[in-house]
Amino acid sequence: MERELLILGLLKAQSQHGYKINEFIEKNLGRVSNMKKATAYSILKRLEKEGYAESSPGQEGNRPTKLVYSITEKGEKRFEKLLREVLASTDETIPAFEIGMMFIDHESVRDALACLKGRLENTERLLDTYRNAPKHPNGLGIDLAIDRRIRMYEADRDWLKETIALLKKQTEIDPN
Amino acid sequence: MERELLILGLLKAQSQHGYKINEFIEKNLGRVSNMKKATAYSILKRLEKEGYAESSPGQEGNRPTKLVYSITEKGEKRFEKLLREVLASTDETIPAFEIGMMFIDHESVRDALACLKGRLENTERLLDTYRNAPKHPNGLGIDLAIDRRIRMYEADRDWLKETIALLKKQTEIDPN
DNA sequence: CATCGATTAGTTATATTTGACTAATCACAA
DNA sequence: TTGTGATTAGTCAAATATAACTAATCGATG
Repeated sequence: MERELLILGLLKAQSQHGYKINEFIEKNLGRVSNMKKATAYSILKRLEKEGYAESSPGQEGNRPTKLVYSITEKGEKRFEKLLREVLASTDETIPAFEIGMMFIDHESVRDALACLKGRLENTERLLDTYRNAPKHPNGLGIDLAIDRRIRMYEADRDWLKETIALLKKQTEIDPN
Repeated sequence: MERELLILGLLKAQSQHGYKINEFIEKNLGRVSNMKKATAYSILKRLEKEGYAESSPGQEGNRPTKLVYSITEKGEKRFEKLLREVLASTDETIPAFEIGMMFIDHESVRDALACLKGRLENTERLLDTYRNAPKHPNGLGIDLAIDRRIRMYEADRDWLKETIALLKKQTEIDPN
Protein backbone atom coordinates (compact mmCIF):
# COMPACT_ATOMS: atom_id res chain seq x y z
CA MET A 1 0.00 0.00 0.00
CA GLU A 2 2.83 2.41 0.78
CA ARG A 3 4.26 1.32 -2.54
CA GLU A 4 1.16 2.45 -4.35
CA LEU A 5 1.32 5.73 -2.42
CA LEU A 6 4.95 6.21 -3.36
CA ILE A 7 4.36 5.65 -7.07
CA LEU A 8 1.27 7.86 -7.11
CA GLY A 9 3.33 10.54 -5.35
CA LEU A 10 6.07 10.31 -7.96
CA LEU A 11 3.52 10.48 -10.81
CA LYS A 12 1.87 13.46 -9.08
CA ALA A 13 5.20 15.29 -9.19
CA GLN A 14 5.76 14.42 -12.83
CA SER A 15 4.43 12.09 -15.54
CA GLN A 16 7.02 9.42 -16.10
CA HIS A 17 7.59 6.03 -17.65
CA GLY A 18 8.31 2.90 -15.68
CA TYR A 19 12.03 2.95 -16.14
CA LYS A 20 12.43 6.46 -14.72
CA ILE A 21 10.19 5.65 -11.77
CA ASN A 22 12.30 2.64 -10.91
CA GLU A 23 15.56 4.47 -11.51
CA PHE A 24 14.52 7.27 -9.16
CA ILE A 25 13.52 4.82 -6.45
CA GLU A 26 16.77 2.86 -6.81
CA LYS A 27 19.08 5.86 -6.92
CA ASN A 28 17.42 8.37 -4.62
CA LEU A 29 15.08 6.34 -2.45
CA GLY A 30 17.19 3.27 -1.81
CA ARG A 31 16.67 3.75 1.92
CA VAL A 32 13.00 4.55 1.57
CA SER A 33 11.83 1.57 -0.41
CA ASN A 34 13.35 -1.67 -1.55
CA MET A 35 10.72 -2.12 -4.20
CA LYS A 36 12.10 -3.98 -7.20
CA LYS A 37 11.78 -2.96 -10.84
CA ALA A 38 9.25 -5.59 -11.86
CA THR A 39 7.07 -4.58 -8.91
CA ALA A 40 7.06 -0.94 -10.00
CA TYR A 41 5.98 -1.94 -13.50
CA SER A 42 3.27 -4.21 -12.18
CA ILE A 43 1.91 -1.52 -9.85
CA LEU A 44 1.84 0.96 -12.75
CA LYS A 45 -0.15 -1.55 -14.79
CA ARG A 46 -2.60 -2.07 -11.96
CA LEU A 47 -2.97 1.67 -11.37
CA GLU A 48 -3.90 2.07 -15.02
CA LYS A 49 -6.35 -0.83 -14.95
CA GLU A 50 -8.08 0.74 -11.97
CA GLY A 51 -8.19 4.19 -13.54
CA TYR A 52 -5.73 5.88 -11.16
CA ALA A 53 -3.21 6.46 -13.95
CA GLU A 54 -3.21 6.52 -17.71
CA SER A 55 -0.46 5.81 -20.19
CA SER A 56 0.38 7.21 -23.60
CA PRO A 57 3.21 6.24 -25.91
CA GLY A 58 6.06 8.75 -25.75
CA GLN A 59 9.25 9.14 -27.74
CA GLU A 60 12.64 10.62 -26.93
CA GLY A 61 15.45 10.88 -29.46
CA ASN A 62 15.93 7.72 -31.45
CA ARG A 63 14.85 5.31 -28.75
CA PRO A 64 11.88 3.02 -29.20
CA THR A 65 8.56 4.38 -27.92
CA LYS A 66 7.86 3.85 -24.29
CA LEU A 67 4.75 4.15 -22.15
CA VAL A 68 4.53 7.43 -20.23
CA TYR A 69 2.22 7.23 -17.22
CA SER A 70 0.30 10.18 -15.77
CA ILE A 71 -1.84 10.37 -12.67
CA THR A 72 -5.56 10.91 -13.25
CA GLU A 73 -8.07 12.97 -11.27
CA LYS A 74 -9.24 9.70 -9.70
CA GLY A 75 -5.61 8.90 -8.93
CA GLU A 76 -5.13 12.20 -7.08
CA LYS A 77 -8.13 11.35 -4.90
CA ARG A 78 -6.66 7.90 -4.31
CA PHE A 79 -3.32 9.43 -3.35
CA GLU A 80 -4.95 11.65 -0.74
CA LYS A 81 -6.97 8.77 0.65
CA LEU A 82 -3.90 6.55 0.98
CA LEU A 83 -1.90 9.41 2.48
CA ARG A 84 -4.48 9.98 5.20
CA GLU A 85 -4.59 6.28 5.88
CA VAL A 86 -0.86 5.80 6.40
CA LEU A 87 -0.62 9.02 8.42
CA ALA A 88 -3.44 8.13 10.79
CA SER A 89 -2.99 4.40 11.32
CA THR A 90 -0.41 2.70 13.47
CA ASP A 91 1.35 -0.33 12.06
CA GLU A 92 1.02 -2.88 14.81
CA THR A 93 2.98 -5.76 13.33
CA ILE A 94 6.00 -6.78 15.34
CA PRO A 95 9.37 -6.40 13.59
CA ALA A 96 11.41 -9.50 12.82
CA PHE A 97 13.97 -8.61 15.47
CA GLU A 98 11.42 -8.75 18.26
CA ILE A 99 10.15 -12.10 17.04
CA GLY A 100 13.76 -13.23 17.35
CA MET A 101 14.03 -11.75 20.86
CA MET A 102 11.13 -13.92 21.97
CA PHE A 103 13.23 -16.98 21.21
CA ILE A 104 16.39 -15.65 22.82
CA ASP A 105 16.38 -18.21 25.65
CA HIS A 106 17.06 -20.85 22.98
CA GLU A 107 20.47 -19.20 22.47
CA SER A 108 23.40 -19.26 24.83
CA VAL A 109 23.72 -15.90 26.55
CA ARG A 110 27.21 -15.55 25.13
CA ASP A 111 26.00 -15.94 21.53
CA ALA A 112 23.03 -13.67 22.11
CA LEU A 113 25.35 -10.97 23.44
CA ALA A 114 27.50 -11.20 20.32
CA CYS A 115 24.44 -10.72 18.10
CA LEU A 116 23.13 -7.78 20.08
CA LYS A 117 26.53 -6.08 20.10
CA GLY A 118 26.69 -6.40 16.32
CA ARG A 119 23.25 -4.90 16.11
CA LEU A 120 24.21 -2.02 18.40
CA GLU A 121 27.12 -1.12 16.13
CA ASN A 122 24.82 -1.22 13.12
CA THR A 123 22.29 1.00 14.83
CA GLU A 124 24.90 3.57 15.81
CA ARG A 125 26.21 3.67 12.25
CA LEU A 126 22.69 4.29 10.94
CA LEU A 127 22.10 6.99 13.54
CA ASP A 128 25.19 8.76 12.27
CA THR A 129 24.04 8.53 8.67
CA TYR A 130 20.68 10.09 9.43
CA ARG A 131 22.12 12.75 11.72
CA ASN A 132 24.48 13.86 8.96
CA ALA A 133 21.76 13.78 6.29
CA PRO A 134 21.48 17.22 4.63
CA LYS A 135 18.46 19.29 5.58
CA HIS A 136 15.81 19.50 2.89
CA PRO A 137 15.10 23.21 2.35
CA ASN A 138 11.77 22.80 0.55
CA GLY A 139 9.38 20.25 1.94
CA LEU A 140 9.15 20.03 5.71
CA GLY A 141 7.91 16.44 5.53
CA ILE A 142 11.20 14.83 4.66
CA ASP A 143 13.01 16.46 7.57
CA LEU A 144 10.24 15.42 9.93
CA ALA A 145 10.49 11.85 8.68
CA ILE A 146 14.25 11.85 9.15
CA ASP A 147 13.83 13.27 12.63
CA ARG A 148 11.47 10.44 13.49
CA ARG A 149 13.91 7.89 12.11
CA ILE A 150 16.61 9.34 14.40
CA ARG A 151 14.35 9.16 17.44
CA MET A 152 13.54 5.55 16.71
CA TYR A 153 17.17 4.55 16.34
CA GLU A 154 18.03 6.41 19.55
CA ALA A 155 15.34 4.51 21.43
CA ASP A 156 16.58 1.28 19.90
CA ARG A 157 20.18 2.06 20.87
CA ASP A 158 19.23 2.87 24.46
CA TRP A 159 17.22 -0.29 24.84
CA LEU A 160 20.02 -2.33 23.28
CA LYS A 161 22.62 -0.90 25.68
CA GLU A 162 20.47 -1.65 28.70
CA THR A 163 19.63 -5.14 27.48
CA ILE A 164 23.26 -5.92 26.77
CA ALA A 165 24.18 -4.74 30.28
CA LEU A 166 21.44 -6.92 31.74
CA LEU A 167 22.56 -10.02 29.87
CA LYS A 168 26.17 -9.33 30.80
CA LYS A 169 25.20 -9.34 34.46
CA GLN A 170 23.61 -12.76 33.85
CA THR A 171 26.84 -14.21 32.46
CA GLU A 172 28.67 -13.05 35.56
CA ILE A 173 26.25 -14.94 37.77
CA ASP A 174 25.97 -18.04 35.56
CA PRO A 175 28.47 -18.08 32.69
CA ASN A 176 26.98 -20.70 30.29
CA MET B 1 12.05 -15.03 6.92
CA GLU B 2 10.75 -14.19 10.38
CA ARG B 3 7.77 -16.29 9.43
CA GLU B 4 9.97 -19.30 8.84
CA LEU B 5 11.69 -18.60 12.16
CA LEU B 6 8.36 -18.39 13.94
CA ILE B 7 7.09 -21.69 12.56
CA LEU B 8 10.36 -23.46 13.24
CA GLY B 9 10.24 -22.08 16.79
CA LEU B 10 6.73 -23.42 17.28
CA LEU B 11 7.69 -26.84 15.89
CA LYS B 12 10.77 -26.83 18.15
CA ALA B 13 8.50 -26.41 21.15
CA GLN B 14 6.15 -29.16 19.99
CA SER B 15 5.37 -31.26 16.90
CA GLN B 16 2.11 -30.04 15.50
CA HIS B 17 -0.10 -30.10 12.45
CA GLY B 18 -0.82 -27.10 10.29
CA TYR B 19 -4.17 -26.31 11.79
CA LYS B 20 -2.79 -26.05 15.34
CA ILE B 21 0.12 -23.90 14.19
CA ASN B 22 -2.22 -21.48 12.53
CA GLU B 23 -4.67 -21.52 15.41
CA PHE B 24 -1.91 -20.69 17.88
CA ILE B 25 -0.66 -17.82 15.74
CA GLU B 26 -4.16 -16.43 15.28
CA LYS B 27 -5.25 -16.76 18.91
CA ASN B 28 -2.05 -16.10 20.86
CA LEU B 29 0.24 -14.30 18.45
CA GLY B 30 -2.22 -12.03 16.69
CA ARG B 31 -0.03 -9.06 17.59
CA VAL B 32 3.18 -10.84 16.69
CA SER B 33 2.38 -11.98 13.18
CA ASN B 34 -0.41 -11.43 10.73
CA MET B 35 0.53 -14.52 8.77
CA LYS B 36 -2.52 -16.11 7.17
CA LYS B 37 -3.50 -19.75 7.32
CA ALA B 38 -2.63 -20.64 3.74
CA THR B 39 0.79 -19.08 4.22
CA ALA B 40 1.48 -21.22 7.29
CA TYR B 41 0.56 -24.36 5.36
CA SER B 42 2.73 -23.36 2.42
CA ILE B 43 5.72 -22.64 4.66
CA LEU B 44 5.29 -26.03 6.35
CA LYS B 45 5.31 -27.68 2.93
CA ARG B 46 8.45 -25.83 1.93
CA LEU B 47 10.18 -26.63 5.22
CA GLU B 48 9.51 -30.30 4.57
CA LYS B 49 10.70 -30.12 0.96
CA GLU B 50 13.96 -28.56 2.16
CA GLY B 51 14.45 -31.10 4.94
CA TYR B 52 13.92 -28.73 7.87
CA ALA B 53 10.77 -30.54 8.96
CA GLU B 54 9.16 -33.91 8.38
CA SER B 55 5.53 -34.96 8.46
CA SER B 56 3.80 -38.15 9.46
CA PRO B 57 0.09 -38.95 9.41
CA GLY B 58 -1.44 -38.68 12.86
CA GLN B 59 -4.88 -39.52 14.22
CA GLU B 60 -6.91 -38.17 17.10
CA GLY B 61 -10.28 -39.57 18.07
CA ASN B 62 -12.59 -40.12 15.13
CA ARG B 63 -11.24 -37.27 13.00
CA PRO B 64 -9.65 -37.92 9.63
CA THR B 65 -5.88 -38.34 9.65
CA LYS B 66 -3.86 -35.16 9.48
CA LEU B 67 -0.21 -34.42 8.83
CA VAL B 68 1.81 -33.85 11.99
CA TYR B 69 5.00 -31.89 11.37
CA SER B 70 8.19 -32.20 13.45
CA ILE B 71 11.38 -30.22 13.23
CA THR B 72 14.46 -32.17 12.07
CA GLU B 73 18.08 -31.91 13.17
CA LYS B 74 18.73 -29.84 10.05
CA GLY B 75 15.74 -27.69 10.99
CA GLU B 76 17.18 -26.95 14.43
CA LYS B 77 20.37 -25.75 12.78
CA ARG B 78 18.31 -23.63 10.42
CA PHE B 79 16.38 -22.17 13.36
CA GLU B 80 19.58 -21.12 15.08
CA LYS B 81 20.99 -19.60 11.91
CA LEU B 82 17.83 -17.59 11.28
CA LEU B 83 17.70 -16.52 14.92
CA ARG B 84 21.23 -15.15 14.81
CA GLU B 85 20.44 -13.36 11.58
CA VAL B 86 17.36 -11.53 12.82
CA LEU B 87 19.05 -10.72 16.14
CA ALA B 88 22.16 -9.22 14.56
CA SER B 89 20.80 -7.37 11.55
CA THR B 90 19.00 -4.05 11.52
CA ASP B 91 15.94 -3.72 9.34
CA GLU B 92 16.58 -0.53 7.43
CA THR B 93 13.35 -0.27 5.46
CA ILE B 94 11.33 2.85 6.18
CA PRO B 95 7.87 2.24 7.64
CA ALA B 96 4.81 3.24 5.62
CA PHE B 97 4.05 6.10 7.99
CA GLU B 98 7.35 7.81 7.26
CA ILE B 99 6.82 7.44 3.53
CA GLY B 100 3.54 9.23 4.11
CA MET B 101 5.27 11.95 6.17
CA MET B 102 7.48 12.73 3.19
CA PHE B 103 4.38 13.73 1.25
CA ILE B 104 2.85 15.74 4.06
CA ASP B 105 3.21 19.09 2.29
CA HIS B 106 0.64 17.80 -0.23
CA GLU B 107 -1.88 17.90 2.61
CA SER B 108 -3.40 20.97 4.23
CA VAL B 109 -1.82 21.47 7.65
CA ARG B 110 -5.27 21.20 9.19
CA ASP B 111 -5.89 17.75 7.69
CA ALA B 112 -2.40 16.57 8.54
CA LEU B 113 -2.92 17.60 12.16
CA ALA B 114 -6.13 15.60 12.33
CA CYS B 115 -4.35 12.49 11.05
CA LEU B 116 -1.45 12.85 13.45
CA LYS B 117 -3.75 13.38 16.41
CA GLY B 118 -5.61 10.20 15.51
CA ARG B 119 -2.31 8.43 15.35
CA LEU B 120 -1.23 9.80 18.71
CA GLU B 121 -4.36 8.41 20.36
CA ASN B 122 -3.73 5.05 18.74
CA THR B 123 -0.16 5.02 19.95
CA GLU B 124 -1.12 5.87 23.50
CA ARG B 125 -3.70 3.11 23.51
CA LEU B 126 -1.08 0.61 22.33
CA LEU B 127 1.39 1.82 24.95
CA ASP B 128 -1.21 1.12 27.59
CA THR B 129 -1.84 -2.37 26.26
CA TYR B 130 1.83 -3.29 26.35
CA ARG B 131 2.43 -1.67 29.74
CA ASN B 132 -0.36 -3.74 31.21
CA ALA B 133 0.75 -6.95 29.53
CA PRO B 134 1.36 -9.66 32.15
CA LYS B 135 5.01 -10.47 32.86
CA HIS B 136 6.13 -13.79 31.45
CA PRO B 137 7.70 -15.70 34.35
CA ASN B 138 9.58 -18.26 32.26
CA GLY B 139 11.39 -16.94 29.23
CA LEU B 140 13.13 -13.60 29.59
CA GLY B 141 12.97 -12.94 25.83
CA ILE B 142 9.28 -12.13 25.66
CA ASP B 143 9.54 -9.52 28.40
CA LEU B 144 12.55 -7.98 26.71
CA ALA B 145 10.67 -7.81 23.42
CA ILE B 146 7.69 -6.19 25.12
CA ASP B 147 9.99 -3.70 26.81
CA ARG B 148 11.47 -2.77 23.44
CA ARG B 149 7.97 -2.33 22.00
CA ILE B 150 7.15 0.06 24.84
CA ARG B 151 10.32 2.08 24.23
CA MET B 152 9.51 2.38 20.55
CA TYR B 153 5.96 3.54 21.17
CA GLU B 154 7.21 6.05 23.74
CA ALA B 155 9.67 7.48 21.24
CA ASP B 156 6.93 7.60 18.64
CA ARG B 157 4.56 9.35 21.04
CA ASP B 158 7.15 11.96 22.00
CA TRP B 159 7.98 12.70 18.39
CA LEU B 160 4.29 12.89 17.51
CA LYS B 161 3.59 15.37 20.33
CA GLU B 162 6.44 17.63 19.25
CA THR B 163 5.50 17.42 15.59
CA ILE B 164 1.87 18.21 16.34
CA ALA B 165 2.97 21.24 18.39
CA LEU B 166 5.21 22.39 15.55
CA LEU B 167 2.46 22.10 12.95
CA LYS B 168 0.02 23.85 15.27
CA LYS B 169 2.39 26.79 15.49
CA GLN B 170 2.38 26.88 11.68
CA THR B 171 -1.40 27.16 11.53
CA GLU B 172 -1.26 30.11 13.90
CA ILE B 173 1.11 31.93 11.55
CA ASP B 174 -0.58 30.90 8.30
CA PRO B 175 -3.93 29.17 8.83
CA ASN B 176 -4.54 27.43 5.45
C1' DC C 1 -32.73 -38.70 15.45
C1' DA C 2 -32.57 -35.07 11.92
C1' DT C 3 -30.51 -30.75 11.17
C1' DC C 4 -27.97 -26.66 11.62
C1' DG C 5 -24.36 -23.83 12.97
C1' DA C 6 -19.58 -24.06 14.73
C1' DT C 7 -15.11 -26.12 14.55
C1' DT C 8 -11.48 -28.69 12.34
C1' DA C 9 -8.35 -29.33 8.57
C1' DG C 10 -7.10 -28.32 4.87
C1' DT C 11 -6.92 -26.91 -0.84
C1' DT C 12 -7.30 -23.79 -4.72
C1' DA C 13 -7.55 -19.67 -7.40
C1' DT C 14 -5.80 -15.26 -7.49
C1' DA C 15 -2.77 -11.44 -6.49
C1' DT C 16 1.86 -9.69 -5.36
C1' DT C 17 6.75 -9.69 -5.55
C1' DT C 18 11.04 -10.76 -7.30
C1' DG C 19 15.14 -12.74 -9.81
C1' DA C 20 16.43 -13.75 -14.19
C1' DC C 21 16.05 -12.89 -18.86
C1' DT C 22 15.61 -10.14 -23.44
C1' DA C 23 16.61 -6.79 -26.71
C1' DA C 24 17.45 -2.40 -28.40
C1' DT C 25 20.58 1.61 -28.31
C1' DC C 26 24.56 4.27 -26.93
C1' DA C 27 29.44 5.58 -26.17
C1' DC C 28 33.95 4.73 -27.05
C1' DA C 29 38.17 2.37 -28.27
C1' DA C 30 40.70 -0.60 -31.41
C1' DT D 1 33.59 0.46 -38.65
C1' DT D 2 33.14 -2.80 -35.75
C1' DG D 3 33.08 -4.85 -31.53
C1' DT D 4 32.05 -4.46 -26.63
C1' DG D 5 30.47 -3.09 -22.34
C1' DA D 6 27.10 0.02 -20.20
C1' DT D 7 22.51 1.93 -20.21
C1' DT D 8 17.70 1.92 -21.33
C1' DA D 9 13.27 -0.26 -21.18
C1' DG D 10 11.08 -3.47 -20.38
C1' DT D 11 8.98 -8.94 -19.97
C1' DC D 12 8.47 -13.50 -17.91
C1' DA D 13 8.78 -17.48 -14.91
C1' DA D 14 8.95 -18.67 -10.32
C1' DA D 15 8.21 -17.80 -5.47
C1' DT D 16 5.27 -15.97 -1.87
C1' DA D 17 0.99 -14.58 0.23
C1' DT D 18 -3.87 -14.40 0.78
C1' DA D 19 -8.97 -14.61 0.13
C1' DA D 20 -12.26 -17.69 -0.88
C1' DC D 21 -13.72 -22.20 -1.09
C1' DT D 22 -14.44 -27.31 0.35
C1' DA D 23 -15.62 -30.96 3.17
C1' DA D 24 -15.67 -33.63 7.12
C1' DT D 25 -17.07 -33.93 12.05
C1' DC D 26 -18.96 -32.23 16.40
C1' DG D 27 -22.42 -30.54 19.67
C1' DA D 28 -26.65 -28.99 20.87
C1' DT D 29 -31.46 -28.30 20.09
C1' DG D 30 -36.08 -29.17 18.83
